[in-house]
Amino acid sequence: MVTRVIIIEDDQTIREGFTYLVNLSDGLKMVNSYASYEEAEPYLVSDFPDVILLDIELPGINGLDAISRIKKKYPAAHIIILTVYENEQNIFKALSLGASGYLTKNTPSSKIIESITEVLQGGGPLSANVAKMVIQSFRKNSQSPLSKRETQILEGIAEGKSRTRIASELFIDKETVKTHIKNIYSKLDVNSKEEALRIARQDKLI
Amino acid sequence: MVTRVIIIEDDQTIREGFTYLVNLSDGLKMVNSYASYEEAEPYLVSDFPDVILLDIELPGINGLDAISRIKKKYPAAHIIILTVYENEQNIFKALSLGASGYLTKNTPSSKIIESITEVLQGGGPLSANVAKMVIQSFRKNSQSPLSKRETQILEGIAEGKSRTRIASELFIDKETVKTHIKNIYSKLDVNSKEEALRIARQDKLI
DNA sequence: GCACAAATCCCCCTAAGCGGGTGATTACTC
DNA sequence: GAGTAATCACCCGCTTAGGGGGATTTGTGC
Repeated sequence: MVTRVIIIEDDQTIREGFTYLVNLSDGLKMVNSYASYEEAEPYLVSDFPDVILLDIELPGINGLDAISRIKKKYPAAHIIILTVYENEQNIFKALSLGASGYLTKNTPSSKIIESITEVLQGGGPLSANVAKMVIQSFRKNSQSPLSKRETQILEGIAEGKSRTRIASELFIDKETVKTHIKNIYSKLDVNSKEEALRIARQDKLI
Repeated sequence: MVTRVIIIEDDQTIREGFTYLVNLSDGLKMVNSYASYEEAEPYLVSDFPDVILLDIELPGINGLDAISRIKKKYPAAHIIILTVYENEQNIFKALSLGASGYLTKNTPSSKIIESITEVLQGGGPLSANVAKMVIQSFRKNSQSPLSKRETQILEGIAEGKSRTRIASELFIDKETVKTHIKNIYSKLDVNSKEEALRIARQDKLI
């Protein structure tokens, strides 16, 4: 039996990337891909998908609304949310609307396939397990000693960006970035990028 | 049918890494692992391997000698060479002795599994195909405008090492490294690490 | 209102890394 | 003897990363 997957995602590169990945896996087949929910809706039934990869930030009908509509029109499909922003509200909403899981768009490829097969086997819609995992994975934001801005900057550092680059991407001055970094180092009691990243990863701050 | 794999490799980390990888794949099973050929020899027949992953730089009996012995004692096995140094002589010798393929130890994991299954299906010992691929992949060293030392240093840069680190690893002065880099840039007609790496990869110089 | 945290920015400094330039010596090959 | 490879020594400017010292604005809570 082949697991039929479709993707609804406006970014062509991400769409193609996921298609490539899914088709690489034995037992998984990307039967179709769409840039919007409107485009996908007429084919939902004929595509006969087991799993739908659904972008939350969609043009037109957004991902959250799309979940409700899919659940109504084609309740058999497991929905996995794709998102760039790890926004708690949206992900919890999505899960409560019937999504089975979520993936960040930069999730390592191995995890992506793993998640698809996991969703198929175990969890029905909004399994307690998934909800728990989500809470777990968001533990970081809750009890972190770092402020939002500081976390954001530390994530930039984790991606190997320079202070200058982080500054321009956040539309703030280099000096501000520097101050934040100094504060981060002070809070984590370290004095280098490497140590800060080590502690942050260990304590799941990022 | 399960493909039986064994590995002969003195580095424990690499051994465990490959074992993990191989066992992850459906249809592949790592039946045993050994730190030297001497250790492996008594079990060659009982292990009944389809594929042997063999380190070239082995303590005691080295990989090249091991190939001959394996071919004599247990000719059915396909031998895949593991090596850190992409040394033409050794790899050609290995292939002429009856190895079916080779892998660099930092080959991406997807390629490793791919190579094992490829070797099983297609090429007998020293297939013309493999030889051609090897020659292809070594095209770099032959018609490269860069000297050996320059290539070596460029590879260091490709691994993200600083000039100082490259210098200490090659037991030469930082200034020497700098001069080499300047010469590399001049030969490749570029003015930065990034450009140099781009050109070098494009022209398969590294 | 006052304290505090968060976020923004401004200086000072040192050290290291990178790139460009201009030399040099040794040694080996054609 | 010309050329190349490999080694090293200075000059310069620029960027990045830290450490240190300030400052302001905005909001939230007591």
